[in-house]
Amino acid sequence: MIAKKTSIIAHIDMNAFFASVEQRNNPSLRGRPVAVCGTGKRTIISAASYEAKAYGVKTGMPPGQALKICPGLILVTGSGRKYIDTSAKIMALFKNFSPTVEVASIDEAFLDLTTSAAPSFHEAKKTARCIKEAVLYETGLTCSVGIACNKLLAKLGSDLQKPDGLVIITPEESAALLETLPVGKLCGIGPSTTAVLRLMGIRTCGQLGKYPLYLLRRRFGALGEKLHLMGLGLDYSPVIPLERSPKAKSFGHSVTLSRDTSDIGLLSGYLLQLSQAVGRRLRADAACGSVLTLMVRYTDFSITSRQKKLYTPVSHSLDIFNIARDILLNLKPHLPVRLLGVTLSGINRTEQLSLFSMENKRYAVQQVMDDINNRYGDKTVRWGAAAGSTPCRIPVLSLCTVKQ
DNA sequence: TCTGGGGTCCTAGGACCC
DNA sequence: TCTGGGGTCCTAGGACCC
Repeated sequence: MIAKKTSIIAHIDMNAFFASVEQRNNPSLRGRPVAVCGTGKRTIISAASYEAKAYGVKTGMPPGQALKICPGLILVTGSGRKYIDTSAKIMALFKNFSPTVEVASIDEAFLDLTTSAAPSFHEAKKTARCIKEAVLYETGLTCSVGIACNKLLAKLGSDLQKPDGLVIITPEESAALLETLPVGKLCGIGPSTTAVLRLMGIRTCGQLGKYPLYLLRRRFGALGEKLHLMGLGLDYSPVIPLERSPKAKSFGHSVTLSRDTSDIGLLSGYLLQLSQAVGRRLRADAACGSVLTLMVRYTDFSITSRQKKLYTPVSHSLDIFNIARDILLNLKPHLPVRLLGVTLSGINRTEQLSLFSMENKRYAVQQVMDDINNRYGDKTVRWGAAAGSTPCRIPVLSLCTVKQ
C-alpha cells in the first residue's frame, strides 16, 4: 500500500513540569505531594505533582486552599532559572528528531515529523518512543506525546494520556474520537465559549462539526469559522520553528500589591518599578513602543485599562513611568487597587535615538544602568524616589543603589 | 482559603474623514 | 427637522493560552 502524503505532527508536553524539576533535584520530594508557587502571601500554585493532583490540587489555586484539601502538601518556591535551563536542554534535544521544532511554551513543543517522502504513523510512533527515552535519560523527566496529522489533534493527543503518555490519532480514527469528545477538550475552546456552545445545544466536537457554519459565524464572528474547523478536527496552522517565530508585539509587567491601596504615592512607586522592568526589556530588544497601556485590577477583582498612543515611541524607563503615572492620575481609581500593569505595544525596532544632546545623556545614563544590571543582576541599580519626595510628583528622580 | 504573570487575538463602539 | 455610507483608526474589554 502506498502511504498517503500527509503531515505528521508531534506535540510534546512535559508532565507537571515545574514540580517534576523540583522532585528530580530534591529526592526527599519524590513520591510526595508537591506544589510550586511564587513568593509572597498573594500567590497561586503554578504546578502540582501528580501526588498532589490526586488530592485535587490544581494550577491556579491559592496555596491556602490547596493545603486545606491536601494537608501534607509541600510548597516549594519556584525558581525560573532552573526551569528555563531544563527547558532549553529539552528543546535542544528535540532538534535531533526534527529540523522543525516550534517552542509552544516553556514545557511544550510541536515537532514536524513529516520528513520522509512517505511518512507513516508507525515510524512516528517509533520516533516518539525515542524522544521520550532521550528526554528521560537527559533530564530525568517524563513527557506525554501526541501524534496526529495537525497541531490541534496532536495537542489533544498529548493531553489524553498523562503522565508519560503516547497517543496516536490517525486520520481514520479522528472522526470517531471527536464524535463524543466534549468541545472544551480542544485547545482554544475555553469556559466561556463552552458555555455559549452548550446554550446552542452543542456539547461534543461531533455536534460542533455538523452545526451550520453560517450560524456559528453569526454568533462568533471570525471565531465561528475556526470552531467549525475544530469540530471537524481540521487545523491548517504550520509548525513554526523558533528562527521564524514572530518577534514580540508587546512587553508588559504587572504586579499584585502586597495589600490593596488607594494611596497614589504607593501606587506610583509600583509604577516606577514596573516601568523600569518594561523599559529594560524594550532596550534589551533594541525596541521602543508607541502605545502604553495601564491595567488596574481593583479590590473587587474588576479590571479596567487605559491606553495612550504616543507620537514619539519610548523605551526610557522614566518616559514610560511619567506617561503611566499621568494615566493613573487621570483614571482616579474609585476603589482600592489590587494589581497594576504596564504594557508597551506598537513596537518599533528601527526608531533611532534623538540626536539632541540632552536626550543622549539621558539614554547614556540608562545604558550604564542596564550594563550594571546585566552584569550584577536585576535591580542592582534602579531609579528611586528622591528622599522625602512624594512619588506621585517626582520631577527628578535620584539614582540609588539598593543591593549590597 | 482568597484568587499570578506573561502573552496573543478578536470585537464593538465611537471618532473622524471623505 | 432630519441628518448617508464606507473606510480607518483608536480604545476598552474579553477570551484564551501556558
